[in-house]
Amino acid sequence: MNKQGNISMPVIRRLPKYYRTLSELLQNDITRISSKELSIRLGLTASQIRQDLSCFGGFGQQGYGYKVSQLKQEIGNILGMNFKYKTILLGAGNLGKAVAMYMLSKDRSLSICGIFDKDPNIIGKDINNITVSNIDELENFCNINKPEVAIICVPKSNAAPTFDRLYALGIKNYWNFSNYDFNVMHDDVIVENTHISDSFMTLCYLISNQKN
Amino acid sequence: MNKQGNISMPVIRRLPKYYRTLSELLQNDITRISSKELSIRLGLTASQIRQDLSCFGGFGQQGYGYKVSQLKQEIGNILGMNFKYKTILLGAGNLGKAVAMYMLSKDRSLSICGIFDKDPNIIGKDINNITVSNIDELENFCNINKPEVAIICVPKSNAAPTFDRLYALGIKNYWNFSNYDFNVMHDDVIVENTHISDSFMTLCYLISNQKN
DNA sequence: TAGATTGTTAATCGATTAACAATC
DNA sequence: TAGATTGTTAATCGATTAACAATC
Repeated sequence: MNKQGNISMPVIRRLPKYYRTLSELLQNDITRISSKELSIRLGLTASQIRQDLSCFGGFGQQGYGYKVSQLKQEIGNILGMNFKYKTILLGAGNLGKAVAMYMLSKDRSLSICGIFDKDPNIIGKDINNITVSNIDELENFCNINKPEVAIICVPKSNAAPTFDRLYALGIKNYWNFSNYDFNVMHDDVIVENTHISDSFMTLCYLISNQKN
Repeated sequence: MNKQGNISMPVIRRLPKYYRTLSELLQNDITRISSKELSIRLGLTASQIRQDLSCFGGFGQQGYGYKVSQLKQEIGNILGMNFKYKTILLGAGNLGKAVAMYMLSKDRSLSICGIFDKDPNIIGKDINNITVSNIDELENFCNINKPEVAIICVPKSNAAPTFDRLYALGIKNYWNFSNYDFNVMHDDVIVENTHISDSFMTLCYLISNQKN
């Protein structure tokens, strides 16, 4: 049972933290938790947690709280962690390798079927049993394998043409690490930006403006 | 002239994107921009942009717009991009290397003075002229060099003890890539979290819940 | 039953949008 | 001067918090 549809962006952005926290609780064999206890671990208010959880249909029990494993599974379902999406990765530098290792390390929803780079020193190398292909083979590969998601780890200077090629190939879902903003120009596209430089600037702000 | 103080978190989170966009405009020799034009590039409303910019004192000119270079510089100042903070990096795997290369590639506010790892295969290697030290030397190094910021690129399993050591050494500013939540337990600390797994989960949500 | 804690409704708070006088 | 565009105030919208009846 899922009310959905009315899930707001702030709630969505909190879901991963719920999921991570519930996983940790489970690892510590905590089977039951109240909104009050969860609020302490998440740094939110108990009220907000009940509000959040109720928007996809309330799996708590009055006087008892929430079953950790059930809640984790429900949130996992909502997040779509159980689907499998064929994914390619562009740019196999340090960041690309880090992301590839992360995605390949467990049974993730984005399963990487191809890795591409243009650097001859990197092409042909193996990353967790996947051989890095020449970017020239991108069109051919995509026409055959029809990937649904692309992870962009190329340098910013190379991001725009990379996006354009992928978009022309019909790919509409992107995880973008390149510090280049693609989503502004297309509204039929899903782009999750992980702009490391934005985090960096925010940190600078927080440090230099802290009240001390 | 700076009103400051009344800058809300949503505004702060938007500042890096302003900064990036203004940099790009400058590179394209665009010297002048109106809130209307900026709004298109940023995916915000013109009204919001004027509202945002006015909260640190309005550097626009009626009938003209904003001077790109001036605005960029002002936002850079607000972000604290001109300070220099002594920084150490913990964990020199792929992600750590990527972050180190990023920080060392230009003249950034976080200047890395030490990199630490516990893997004997990594210790002693050079990353952009900085030799990776044994994590055992952390206490000694910090007592001498007094770094102000730590970047956490260790695996999640090792994050908690790493944070504890750094906190004991008096470090209060963190850039955390480890998927472990540290800030919940201390309120005298600044932690900017870049949880790659959270981005990943959000992307999964967006893909599996898109209306198509 | 009594105590605890949910789900939900109402109240508050804050952020975004709209509108417009000021002015370059 | 006329046109453009700001900075700011007021109106709207949405998100968070508080409160409490329902109920396990």
